[in-house]
Amino acid sequence: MAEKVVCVVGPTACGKTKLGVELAKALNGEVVSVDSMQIYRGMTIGTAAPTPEEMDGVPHHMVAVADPEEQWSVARYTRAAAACVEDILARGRRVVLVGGTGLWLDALISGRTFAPGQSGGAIRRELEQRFEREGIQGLWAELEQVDPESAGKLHRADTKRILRALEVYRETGRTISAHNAETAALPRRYDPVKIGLAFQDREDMKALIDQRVDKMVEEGLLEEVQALLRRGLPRTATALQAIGYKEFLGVLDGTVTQDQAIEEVKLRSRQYAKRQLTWLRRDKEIHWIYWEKERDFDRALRLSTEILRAHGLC
RNA sequence: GCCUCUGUAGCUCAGUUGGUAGAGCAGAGGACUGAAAAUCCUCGUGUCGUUGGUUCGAUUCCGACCGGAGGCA
Repeated sequence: MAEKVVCVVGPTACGKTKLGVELAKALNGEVVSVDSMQIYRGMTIGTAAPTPEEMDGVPHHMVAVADPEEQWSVARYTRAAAACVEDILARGRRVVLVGGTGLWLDALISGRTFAPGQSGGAIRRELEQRFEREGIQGLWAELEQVDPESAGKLHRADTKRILRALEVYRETGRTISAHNAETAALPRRYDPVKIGLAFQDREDMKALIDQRVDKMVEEGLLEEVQALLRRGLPRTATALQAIGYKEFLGVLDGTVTQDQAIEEVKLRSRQYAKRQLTWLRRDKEIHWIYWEKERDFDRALRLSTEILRAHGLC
């Protein structure tokens, strides 16, 4: 029987961190972060990673556990995070999964495996080089030959996934679609109770995102980016794909003004939140709590407690 | 005051040799299985500034008026 875990999901700036901490306290649990950028050290401000005050005594895992030079992926995260979850459960405490990276959360809960290969790997690099030389035509044709199922699902412009599908075939001799079908059929690793936070009105979410970006700048986002570069972090690092960081690189280069960068960060954050919502909306297991205008955490905690009680927790 | 340019989608602009219009960005929706804060797909009716005139028909031509920019006094 899979163990129950609590999940707090939602788009950026919707209060996941705070509700997560409160639920962990109520359940005598610990938080495991599910965030693809908060795993890197030295990126607290721009990723809005929980501060010690925000953690409020609740142990947090998978936050600031990697050097920004490292390149993490779902597979790597899942392995490390599952170990944390197992450890917490073994100690008889509850697990609260908190975060906005949908794929990572799903992978962790389901326990699915990933076919070998990775970005930056030899085969992938070779495929990338071929793509740059010849374009997608030949690669697409090859995929259609080798894995018609994947080819049928992918759009020709989605080069990233086309290359990955080919990579898996070369690496393993099996198709990625076969691998995925197989791993998707596996029983789930955990039994999740999912709570989603979102704003009733998109405009309110936008306002809060804007406000939060301004606050990040006040708290020293620019200095944080500067510090990452000073330690010699290459600009191609995965960590620098984070919203806020990649835009502020331009400020340091002098190609954009700080005000322009700030507007860009707000825009990208909004678009990111929208993508998160798209991912989450198809998940019918989520119990949504909608903010009316302000974020009323007392009410959210009350509603969450009811949900957890209905599922036999607390 | 006079002259020139300009006023088209939320924004920046194309365009129609007269038959009521289209791109980029924004926005909305969707996908997503080892870069996921990434990557990719789909969606464009708007008094064509206002008002007269010419015309079968005007956003397109002509006039006036109202905004905006520049020039001359």
